[in-house]
Amino acid sequence: MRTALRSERPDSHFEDIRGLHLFSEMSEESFLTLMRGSYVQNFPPQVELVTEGEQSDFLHVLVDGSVEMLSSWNGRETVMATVRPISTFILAATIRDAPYLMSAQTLEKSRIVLIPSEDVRDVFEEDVNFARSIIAELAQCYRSVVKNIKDLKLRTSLERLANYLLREQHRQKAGDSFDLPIDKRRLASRLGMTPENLSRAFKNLQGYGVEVRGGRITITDPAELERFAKPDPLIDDKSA
Amino acid sequence: MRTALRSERPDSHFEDIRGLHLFSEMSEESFLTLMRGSYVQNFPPQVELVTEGEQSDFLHVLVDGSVEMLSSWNGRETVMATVRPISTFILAATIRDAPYLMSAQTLEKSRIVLIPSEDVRDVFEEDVNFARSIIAELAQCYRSVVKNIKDLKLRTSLERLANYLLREQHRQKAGDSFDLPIDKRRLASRLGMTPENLSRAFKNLQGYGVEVRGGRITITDPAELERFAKPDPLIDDKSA
DNA sequence: TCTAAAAATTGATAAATGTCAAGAAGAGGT
DNA sequence: ACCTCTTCTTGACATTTATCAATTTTTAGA
Repeated sequence: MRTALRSERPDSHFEDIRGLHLFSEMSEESFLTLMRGSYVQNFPPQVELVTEGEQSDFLHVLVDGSVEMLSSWNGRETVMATVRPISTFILAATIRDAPYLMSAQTLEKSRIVLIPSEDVRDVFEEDVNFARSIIAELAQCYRSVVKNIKDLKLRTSLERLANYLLREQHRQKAGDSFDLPIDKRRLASRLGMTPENLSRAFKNLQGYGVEVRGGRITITDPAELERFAKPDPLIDDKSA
Repeated sequence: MRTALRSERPDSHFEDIRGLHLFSEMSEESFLTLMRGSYVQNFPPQVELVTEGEQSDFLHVLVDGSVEMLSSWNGRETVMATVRPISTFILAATIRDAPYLMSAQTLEKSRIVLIPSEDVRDVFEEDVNFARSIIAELAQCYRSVVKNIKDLKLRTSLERLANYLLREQHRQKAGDSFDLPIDKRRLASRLGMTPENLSRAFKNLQGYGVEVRGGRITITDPAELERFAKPDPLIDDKSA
């Protein structure tokens, strides 16, 4: 059996990665230092890239595909986030040189750039602009998880779903209709509920102008849905 | 009526603040720049220091007293965290120059050092060591809220309370007995439950070796409590 | 010490959410 | 198209959590 993992020198992805906020402000020299030490791997779906509790050796950059972040405790498991290209994950563990708080698993065939954690730490000592970008990125990540907590603690599961749909519509720049980007089982876990309850929640949202047909969502009455969901930039704006 | 707020030049607190990880590694010059621009204020209890949604003008350092971080949505409110001396709060908003995601309110009479957000941003551009400390601090904060999410999503309220008690015992370096550091109403909100439920949860924990007498907790059977709570460093270790 | 206010507890009940089991719908492979 | 496997849905039921109202306890002033 041939190994499923193929390693190659990064090159064509340089520009994509350079385009990320995290890497766009640093000097060309620092960037090349990082890239020289890094390597690209292609992974099939359903591969565990990172295991909760293990030591952080690489900063991961998802160039193509999709990756799910999971956490578990006492036999229970929950979806913490879904990562889409192009973005990094497990930056905080890399920086603190601490164990991962989440596992990462490919959902689809994915291409990932691995940058040795030590290189990241070395480079930001040298390059103030990179340090500044890391600061901005971490502050953003922090704010994003705080919003997640507010979503969980202040809203019912039905309200979380309603707001998720509005966010997703906005993120996809969709009109009335769009497809759920992940299956409902994972979405349920992401939103902190069971698949059965998600099913029922979708049904309940029919009363607020939402139509569901498989993974296809149609928001027939946006005003009504917003009235119910009461989206709030301090919870739902993923940028600010 | 005399104003309740007294402003003064900071001095005696310099050393305390300098002792924080965030400020201990920077150059003396940078530190003095920050301190020169800052000022100290004393606040009575129950004062709102920071309002959710407003722009971030100052990095706050709590020198004495205690402060509660709150968030609200749609008429509901939840306790996000309690801040104790000596530590900073709202670092991420300061850095992103973004609106606060939480309000902050004094619980007791508190002494707080206010450092203009702009000074913080200016100084970390100049002082790599300070930038590095900010990175470490933000990464730590990020990991801490991720743990909070895991606690919320993976555990029942009874399990959250049990683990909270173990953490608190450890934090206070207490023996079998210790006092709850906040009242039960706030603790309930902090743990994502109602006061009524917290009351019942305490009762339930009697079955696992916990005795409650007012705000005084006695863990009569630590082994039994741990067996039930199943504390996990990836959720409960506030340092790693 | 007494009193008034706030906090905590309790019981009854309701609502939200989870579990289990069964069936329906959908996706992928041949 | 057919089969198989997985996901999704549905109903019945259990558990967890919240709400409401009443009472007790505690706290803080006067």
